[in-house]
Amino acid sequence: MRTATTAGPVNGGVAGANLGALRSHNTALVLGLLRDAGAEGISRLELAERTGLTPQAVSKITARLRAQGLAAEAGRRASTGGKPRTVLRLVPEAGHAVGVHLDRDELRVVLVDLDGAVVGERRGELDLGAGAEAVLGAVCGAVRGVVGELGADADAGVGTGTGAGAGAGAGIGTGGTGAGGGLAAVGSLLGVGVALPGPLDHVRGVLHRVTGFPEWDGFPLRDALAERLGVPVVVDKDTNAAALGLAVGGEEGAAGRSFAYLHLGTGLGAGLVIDGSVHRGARTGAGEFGHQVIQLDGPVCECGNRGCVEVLCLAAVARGEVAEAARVLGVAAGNLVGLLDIDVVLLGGRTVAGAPQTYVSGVGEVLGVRARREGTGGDAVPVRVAPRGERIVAEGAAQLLLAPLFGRGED
Amino acid sequence: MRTATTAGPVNGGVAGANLGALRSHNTALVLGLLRDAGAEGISRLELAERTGLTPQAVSKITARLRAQGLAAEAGRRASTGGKPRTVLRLVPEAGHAVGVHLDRDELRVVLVDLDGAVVGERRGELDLGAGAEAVLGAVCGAVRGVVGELGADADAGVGTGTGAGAGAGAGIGTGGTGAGGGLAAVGSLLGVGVALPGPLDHVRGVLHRVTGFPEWDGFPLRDALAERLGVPVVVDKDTNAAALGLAVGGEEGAAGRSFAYLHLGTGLGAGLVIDGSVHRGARTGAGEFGHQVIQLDGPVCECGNRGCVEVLCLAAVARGEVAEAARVLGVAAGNLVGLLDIDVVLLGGRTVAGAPQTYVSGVGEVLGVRARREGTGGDAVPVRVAPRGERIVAEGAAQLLLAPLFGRGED
DNA sequence: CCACTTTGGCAACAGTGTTGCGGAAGTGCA
DNA sequence: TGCACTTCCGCAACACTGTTGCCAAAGTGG
Repeated sequence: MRTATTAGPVNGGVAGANLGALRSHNTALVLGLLRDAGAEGISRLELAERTGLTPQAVSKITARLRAQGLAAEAGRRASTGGKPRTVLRLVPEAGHAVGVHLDRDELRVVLVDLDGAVVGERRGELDLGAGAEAVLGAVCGAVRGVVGELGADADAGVGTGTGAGAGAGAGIGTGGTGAGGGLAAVGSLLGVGVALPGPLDHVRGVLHRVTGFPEWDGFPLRDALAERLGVPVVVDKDTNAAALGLAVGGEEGAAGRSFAYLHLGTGLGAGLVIDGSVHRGARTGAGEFGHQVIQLDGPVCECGNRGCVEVLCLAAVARGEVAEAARVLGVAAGNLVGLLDIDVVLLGGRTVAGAPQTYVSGVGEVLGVRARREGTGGDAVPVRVAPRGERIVAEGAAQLLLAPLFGRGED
Repeated sequence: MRTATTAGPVNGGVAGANLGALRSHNTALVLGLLRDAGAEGISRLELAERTGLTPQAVSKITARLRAQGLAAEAGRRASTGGKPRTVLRLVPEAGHAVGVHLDRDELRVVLVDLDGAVVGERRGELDLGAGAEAVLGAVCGAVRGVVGELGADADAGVGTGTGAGAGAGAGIGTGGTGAGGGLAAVGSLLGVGVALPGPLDHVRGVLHRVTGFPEWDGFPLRDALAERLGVPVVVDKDTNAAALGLAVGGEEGAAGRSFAYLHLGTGLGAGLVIDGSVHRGARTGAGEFGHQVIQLDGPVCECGNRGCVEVLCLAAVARGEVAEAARVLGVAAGNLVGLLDIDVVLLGGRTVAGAPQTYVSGVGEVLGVRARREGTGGDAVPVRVAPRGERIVAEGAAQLLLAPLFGRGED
């Protein structure tokens, strides 16, 4: 929960909650349920049941949301013997966010609405080693491109007031440098989320290292982009962004409150969602799954250790032994499942995409053996291929801006 | 955050917050800071700074706490040029909880006050295989023993009102069975926490298995004890209880918001504290650290897998190779640290107690190598011996009842 | 057409944290 | 000794939350 009007606590302790925080919390909760309901919509009374709030409180909150243009009435349900329930739904066009997936050799930029639906996209090749100026230029260009598609149509965005407690910081650096000026003029644009590989500081938005590209060490990516674009920017690891995207858009939704997203591509990493929130750790270092040691004194990994999953798994892939790669991945996934008692394992990445069924059944087999030995009550943890394929990272990056509005995915 | 007056949400979703929940939250927060301040105390203004609440709000909250007998004024600070700050402190005698550590061959029962200080203790040998009746009888006898020491002195306990929102459920089954009747008459007794090894359901208080004692499968321990004793009972795994106890009483305190407690005794398990709360997972299965596989196709473990840390580590101990055991433990700890990005690793258990320095340096060495390869900003995760030795599990069990009052350690 | 059920808004209410202000209790200086 | 100043902290009025009691609206079913 966030304090709205008052400054937060000094010492990183748990924050006290005032009335502003209370409203923010409940508003975000309702907004989240509206989003989860999708086009089908949800009635006020159902919102009351789900939140535990009284129907009257929900009425007040939704009235505020309708006045702000974030929600609208959308038909009514069948009657059950009395006045039929009025269905409410989110107004997707009331807000937008940009998601940027910055990969080693590729750039993908998506524009999503409040619903999380992709309404614009740009793709292109990119050389992360071409220098900061070139990369930033390419990113800014692509972002301006997708946002431009919104056009004057977007000015019907979020109405008066300060949105739903997310802090109205859209005016940052309107007089920024670079060609094209700020994007703050587009009222419904909440900001830009950037996802990229390698360790970084999510809170400060500073890169630590990008494996293979030492020139990025310590680069303050968030501030650099925020200044050029004139809108808020959030930076995160690609696996965390993907996990966030899956946590939000999940058909798993209510079922899988805790899951791990395992990404097997040129490397092996994980994004963890625990109790509905992305777990990053104090230094944004969580999810280092690939360098988990599962073979003492095994083959040397580039990280310096021996017997990391990544080196074992990728070596098996290189030898063409996909089933063995899946088994190795399954053992590491089993360790993770046992440690955290998560609900679902989702697999993604280019390598998995090459033989999805093999990986799903291979990992599932290992987890199944694990569950059987636990005995009563221990159904096997399900393994699935992560939906929405390659675009999930960019979509999740956009959710870095949207999630705070809906009260999930972030603390 | 808990809803106080209203019933919670239906579908296990995130709860909406009403004014009662707001008060509960802030009261618990203040109470927690009072406890952390200990005998030294803390002033109202400092409470305001730490919580982010206004001084006036803190005044109101502390006035309520003083009226309830939970807090009291305790001298004043040195002046800094004006009226000196009045120091407040917790009144430890206002509440008590019992912690029970039920081990395979031993029983330990402690009585602690609100401060967490042990004010009474019973120890004795116990055979977990002697049957439910005998074990429950021994536990109830020991609990009545330590609580009896409180005597009539305890009736000065929590004043009027319903405490701090923890739900006044102390009246359960006052007309219970068994000799001695209920303990509900002792006003300041919040309940009994029980910690024991083996998988169990923390929410329902039902045991799954206790390795080596199949007769306990599916036993509803919480309800059985609650009926006999007439006070609320909470059940948890021993490692989780220990972790909770360390999270609460920690000199680490503010520093270590996330840590792992690794327990090496007759088995190997872990308790995880993430962002200040014990992580149990949906099925109370989290922390299965011992059966993490770190050697593919290694020696067979009793769990059915091959190459579990537990079997490797304990085999090394049996061979007398303590340094090797520590290295193996360190590798597994490194996997954990990398996955969760935790702040501290604490070691405990009888085996560790036999050669603490060897384990601390052995595990620390592995983690140090890990940190060095991460490069900039990556100080090694510190490794320490868990303080308070063998009694930490029983103390932590008592904290299962106290923690909800203070707004930490539980969700 | 009427009785009944169900929804959902209006008004009054209880209780939160917040703001404005003033008394209390010290220090520091003339 | 007296006075100005600083700081702490509580009282009273306030703004805002969610809650309760009540009633109009909008359906169904006889």
